[in-house]
Amino acid sequence: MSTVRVRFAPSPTGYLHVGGARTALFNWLFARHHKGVFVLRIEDTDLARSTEQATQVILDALEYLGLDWDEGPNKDGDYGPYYQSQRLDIYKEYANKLMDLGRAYECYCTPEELDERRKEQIKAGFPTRYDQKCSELTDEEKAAFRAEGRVPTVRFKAEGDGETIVPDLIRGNVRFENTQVDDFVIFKSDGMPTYNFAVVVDDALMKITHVIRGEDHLSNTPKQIQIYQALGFDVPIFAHIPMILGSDKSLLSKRHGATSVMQFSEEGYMATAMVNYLSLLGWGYDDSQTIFSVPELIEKFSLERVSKNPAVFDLQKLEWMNGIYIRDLSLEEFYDIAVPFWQKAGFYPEEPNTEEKEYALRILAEIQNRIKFLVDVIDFAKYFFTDDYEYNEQVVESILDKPGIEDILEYIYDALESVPEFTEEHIKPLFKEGLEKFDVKMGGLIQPIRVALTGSNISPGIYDVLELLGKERVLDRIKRTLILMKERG
RNA sequence: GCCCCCAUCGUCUAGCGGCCUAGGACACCGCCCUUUCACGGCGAAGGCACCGGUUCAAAUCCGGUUGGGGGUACCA
Repeated sequence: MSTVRVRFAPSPTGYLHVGGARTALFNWLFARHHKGVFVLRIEDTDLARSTEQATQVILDALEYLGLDWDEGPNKDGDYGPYYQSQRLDIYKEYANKLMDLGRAYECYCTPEELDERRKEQIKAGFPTRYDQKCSELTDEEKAAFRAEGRVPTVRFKAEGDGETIVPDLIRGNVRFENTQVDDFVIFKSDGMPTYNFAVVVDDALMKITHVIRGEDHLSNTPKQIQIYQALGFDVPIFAHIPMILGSDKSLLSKRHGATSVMQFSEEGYMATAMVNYLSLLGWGYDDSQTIFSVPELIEKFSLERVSKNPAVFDLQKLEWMNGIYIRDLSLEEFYDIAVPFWQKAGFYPEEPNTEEKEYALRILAEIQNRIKFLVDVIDFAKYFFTDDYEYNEQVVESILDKPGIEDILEYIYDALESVPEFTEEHIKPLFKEGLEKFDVKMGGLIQPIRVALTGSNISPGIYDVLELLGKERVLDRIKRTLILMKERG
């Protein structure tokens, strides 16, 4: 069998959203699994909405996910160019060919006229289709329309009767009555081809063997198949993958919160988690496995196991998975990820020395299974690096603003000041004494210290915090907290 | 309006006629661990949309109903 060639063909009208990313992923996995070729093609024929900037954003997102393409932007291949806007001559050539074959004709109807006739069809209960008003125009009639200032579109002359069958790897043979397929526009009056035409010419010329795309394209596929056939192209194998929905089961959109892949990146999701989660949206391997490495996905992915029904995007599961991947990081890997966040936040040196790195690694070991998102490395580590951290007001109120807390802190201060070695081994006995002295439970003693040292009621184990911070900073912070409490009254 | 697709716990899914008193994961609830927050461990609850067929036997096959999604553009 010949080499598998698949493509991802986004239109650069915004960011790369979750649905597009999943489509790209499935194509990429399929290509890598079959040692085939993954083509990236930019469908920028919508002049009004496409931007160069959006193209770059999409490339960035694919890069973040690790989905590299073999042919496409910045990666020349034998079937370029890979921007549709640079392939106009090609589309014109094939449109002309269709006209020569009698399978396409100029249409001078205006959008307004078409709209009106369409409404009448709906009212009468007929399928909405072009009435072929312009299909037999004489040269004189065309000239007359042009004299009126009308600019024609080009329409494909669709099959009159019979049916068109879409062979789909996921859904089987899907049949469409040809009466449902009308003479649709293949060239707009602005000189650009329409999607349904350009996609066929490109997929055919780029020798795409498998078209893997969202189910929203299924209904348009008979149109495309008719063009393949009219032009004598081989029809590729189709695989329409299920849609991704929001929690209310409507199509996933901005209404449902973050849907941009890069936004997830900024919020601290790991690309590996993202890829793993996305792979499970409409695909599953067996009844027990949910965590897959990328090589594993490549090995195990198959279109046969893609499900037919739409999948709801479950943020909670993604979050859980992100945690799995964060905890799976080696300390060195975790360090490499955390440092840029810390540097950006301004409390970690640009060129840390060995000692500083050792210290950082100890902190990371403590926070690794506590954070949910990568950005959390900032808040969870900040007080280990700087005295300039916030006291959480609510926490201060509920823990420090209570009678007797000052006495406890003063006792702890004295106790810690006298401790010979600042380690859990030596500190613990002193705390035990405090328990009896103040008749409190461990929490009653430790929580006030925690707040004094971190500004928060959430932190690693208190002995770890004490050892990490060291005697001097611990005493300073307790003293500082006592002053703060006096000010508050 | 017309056409197409889909239908197993709240969510993602396993199941491709008997192994199913339907399995796993997330979420939820309870318990354990515990100085907080997490991590971790254990356990509970929760589903084959409905109605007809076919069959000795149906979550699995067929038809219908209902529900959801998509398409129907000079968007892609």
